[in-house]
Order: sequence, then C-alpha cells, then structure tokens
Amino acid sequence: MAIDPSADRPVYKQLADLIRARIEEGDLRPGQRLPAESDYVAEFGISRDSVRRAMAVLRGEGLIITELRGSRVRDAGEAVTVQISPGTQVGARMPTEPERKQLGVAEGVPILVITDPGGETRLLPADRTIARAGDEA
Amino acid sequence: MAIDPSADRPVYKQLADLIRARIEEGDLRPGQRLPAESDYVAEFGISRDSVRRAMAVLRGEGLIITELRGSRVRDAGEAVTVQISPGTQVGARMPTEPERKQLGVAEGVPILVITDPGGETRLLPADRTIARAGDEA
DNA sequence: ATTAATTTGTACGTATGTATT
DNA sequence: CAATACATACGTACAAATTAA
Repeated sequence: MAIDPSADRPVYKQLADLIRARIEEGDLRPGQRLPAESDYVAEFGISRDSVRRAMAVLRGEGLIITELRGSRVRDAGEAVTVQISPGTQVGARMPTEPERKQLGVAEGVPILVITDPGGETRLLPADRTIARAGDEA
Repeated sequence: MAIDPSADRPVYKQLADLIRARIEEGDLRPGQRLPAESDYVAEFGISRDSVRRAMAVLRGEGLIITELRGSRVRDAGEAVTVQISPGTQVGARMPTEPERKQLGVAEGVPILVITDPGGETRLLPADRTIARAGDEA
C-alpha cells in the first residue's frame, strides 16, 4: 500500500490511516518505536511536514507518544478502577494545557470529571482510570 | 500583553495562552467568531504557521471549533444524562478519526466508553453526555 | 448568477534550536 | 565531538469552500 498525492484524501491523513492500521493489526506493538519521520519521508516521498501532521493526528487519538528521541506506540497501561456511588456523575473532556501538565497526562488523553452528589469534582487521567458504578468495596 | 519570540515558551503556546485567557475571561464568548488567522499574523507579527499551531492546541482542548469560514468559541451544549446501573464501567478516550466521523463528534472532544456488566459497550460523545450512577428511572 | 475577496486546508522548502545517542 | 531526531518558526504557493460584491 502506498500514498497517492493525487487522491482526494490528504497525504497526511493517508499516512495516519496507514500507521493506524499497522498499530491496530499489531504490526506495530505497544511500546514499540516507530520509524523516524525521515524514514517516512524517504519511504513515501512526501514532505516532513506531512509526516508530522500525521503524527499529530495519531497523538491526538492517543495512539502514539512522541518524545525527543522518537515516537512509540502508547501502552494503555493498567487502569485504576474508581468506585462511584449513586448520584455521582461522570463526564470527560480534554484538559487544558496547564491542567495536562499539572496532572501529568500525556497528549491526546482526556480526563474523567467525577462529580460527587455534594458537588465536589475530581479530575482523573482517562488512560489510567475506569469509573465503576456500585458502592461495595 | 504581547508575544515575546525570544521567550522560553514557544510563540504558538504563548498565543494559545493568550486566546485561552480571552475565552476564560469572557472576552470571547461561546459561539463568537475568532479573528482570522491573518489577523493574528498582523497583530503579533508572527507566522501563520504559529497561529495555526495555536489554534490546533485550542481545538485539541475542545475550546474552539474551526470551520472553513473561521473559528469560533465552542458552545458546550446541553448534555444528556445517561443512567448507569451497578457494575457498569465508564472510561473515556479520544476517538480515532473514523469513529469521530461516524459519531459526529467535533475535534478535541473525547468519547465516553460505557461498558455494561454483560460486556457490551456504548460510545457516546463526552460533550453531550454525562453518566450518572443509580438505577432509578 | 458570476465574480471577487476572504479564510482555512494542504504541502512544499529552509533554517535553527535542543536533547539524545 | 558528531550524528540523529524531534520542536519550532519562518517563507511560499495553490486548492477548496464560503461569503461578499
């Protein structure tokens, strides 16, 4: 499979589709290092700009983590289960950048907003937290 | 307040901070149109590239919506409350691009993943859904 | 209704900085 | 020290869609 610059779908989305498929098929496993941006530039004859846009898409989906030494497939990690009692509400949204930094959440990871009946809210990283209805310990 | 290209913090993040502050202070209200990219280019003497990166940050935080005719402050909209019975789990993550399209979710909006005790899962847009523990209809 | 202007989307290039190897 | 790799930031150009004239 290759990338068609003349296709309707933008080059960077085509590349994102391609890499996403490789991840979902297990061709690229959690924790595994992705090829360097320059590798994709060479492999498909596209600009680094397009490669970086594709990476940004995948980061936004929480599928990869990009660090200075390269990108790797994100490992979901073990989630902690939080018991929530009746009346408690659970929502989710993306953190703002200051919140993200404060909570130590990776890019592309939402936060769970858990509001007790009393009105107090907790913000928890959604990649490490599952809310479970039920009182029993 | 202005933008300092020689500061440690990247120009695009400085601009994102600035616009975010204007939104949070109510200077830019929900539904209101943001200035065009070219306006920010002119106002701060920075590249369009930097402006677009700033917009991408704010989109990723779910603060703004960008369409072809411009960006506007996102209106949270009314959320639907979903009752979840004991044993039901609630998580959240970002949708992949195909999922986002299928569910009709805006960029920067996570999805709630609600798993019944039976194992069946529902995907719901987090900007329009609140999960609430409790059985009563 | 056609045209022109506006605005964002995509995509290329180049350059420099910074951290890691 | 040098090579690698990503981050930022400038530039240009054209396409596509919407809005205004």
